[in-house]
Amino acid sequence: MRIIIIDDDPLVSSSLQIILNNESDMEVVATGNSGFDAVSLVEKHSPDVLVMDIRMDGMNGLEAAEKILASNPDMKILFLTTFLDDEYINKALRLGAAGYILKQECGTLVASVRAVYGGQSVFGSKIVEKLPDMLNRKERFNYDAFGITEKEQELIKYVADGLSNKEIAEKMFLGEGTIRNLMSSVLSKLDLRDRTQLACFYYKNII
Amino acid sequence: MRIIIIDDDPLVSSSLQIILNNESDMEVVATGNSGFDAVSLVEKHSPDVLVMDIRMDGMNGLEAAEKILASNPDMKILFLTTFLDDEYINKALRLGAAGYILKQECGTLVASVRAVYGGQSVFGSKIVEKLPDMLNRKERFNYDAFGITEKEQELIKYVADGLSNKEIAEKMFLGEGTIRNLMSSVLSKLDLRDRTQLACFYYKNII
DNA sequence: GAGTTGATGTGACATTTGTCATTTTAGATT
DNA sequence: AATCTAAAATGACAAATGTCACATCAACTC
Repeated sequence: MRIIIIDDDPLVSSSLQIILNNESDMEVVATGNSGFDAVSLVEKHSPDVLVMDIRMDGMNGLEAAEKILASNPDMKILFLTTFLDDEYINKALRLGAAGYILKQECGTLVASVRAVYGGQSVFGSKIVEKLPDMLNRKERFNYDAFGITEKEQELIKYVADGLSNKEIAEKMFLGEGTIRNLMSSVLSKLDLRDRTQLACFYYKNII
Repeated sequence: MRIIIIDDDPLVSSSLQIILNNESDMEVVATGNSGFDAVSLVEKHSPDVLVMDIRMDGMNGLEAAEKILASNPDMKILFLTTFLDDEYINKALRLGAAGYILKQECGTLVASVRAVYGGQSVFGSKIVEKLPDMLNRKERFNYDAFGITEKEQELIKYVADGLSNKEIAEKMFLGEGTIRNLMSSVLSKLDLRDRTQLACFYYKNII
């Protein structure tokens, strides 16, 4: 697999080069130290994977990635960065980056490059931890606070799947009447009126 | 590195076992075929990485993961799934899964497991493509593709707010019977059975 | 004007739904 | 064994729901 490395610190790029060249199936075909380098070197070499720093003078990694992906939408770009920055992460995701890992935890660089080459996307765990916050963040719903039993939780999930009482009864190995009673109990605990409101509640507050 | 594999299809779990055991630094210490297995086997073996299917009868992968992470928050769990489902991805991210990759593109399983073991998170590229949409929450549902009229859109929204037909009728200045007919029309266009399924559909596919 | 169309409404109907009082069942406790 | 208790089930009931055939009406076309 043919790789290009871009980092404005020559020390970093040469270290990475050594690490990756040490793998029998990897070959670093070029290194550069700016976004401009990235664009031209990719055009020249058509590598399989581009490992690139984000913060660089002149054209930064994200800008370079945008240019490269415009003409080469399948390029695998693995960002290697020192910083955890929501905006960068968000932008990188939007661009279609293949990965975003922190230099501090790049012990798995080789495995990451290989996974990226295979079409997966790799993100540092610290980065992934931020994703839920960036998505619609909801506290884990506290069933106990409402006195909702386990069976009732199960029922709620089935309702939110659109099942009828009869179907739920089959799934839970209970009588249909029992399900009705359970439903009644859940609705009154959550102060809702009917199953549709329960489904809405589920999507708004639980998932 | 010690690995446990959970998949309800024995064929899959044994294939994966062979693939991973073939690596000198990996050892599959156990396999199972349910969420229950996952919980007990993890407790018994304390593996480094848990590779697990999501959809399983009884306790599914996400439920099992929740249980496992509760007592073992640093466990690396790599979900291997056949499906792309926003709800699953969202939940998996929130749980703190180490990865979520599609079975179809598991050629990089070995590299992925290794990256996960090293603390990175791995996601199938298809999955990552969905993230920006999930971040933006901007994904506009194409009502026209289903021939849904404006009035019907309005109705859908009210249903997803948990309103009854009578209430919707008042809001829309129409008769209750008309609302019923509208509802009937919407349901058949979307191939759904009742208002609760419509509400679920709304939260899954529209918002 | 006659006819067509689409939105709106009505009435009848079978089902499903949620509530409630009551009973049955199964498991523990004594 | 007798008792207690929570879970599960039953039966009756009113209300809401979804389907369907059909009626009304306004707007537009010919």
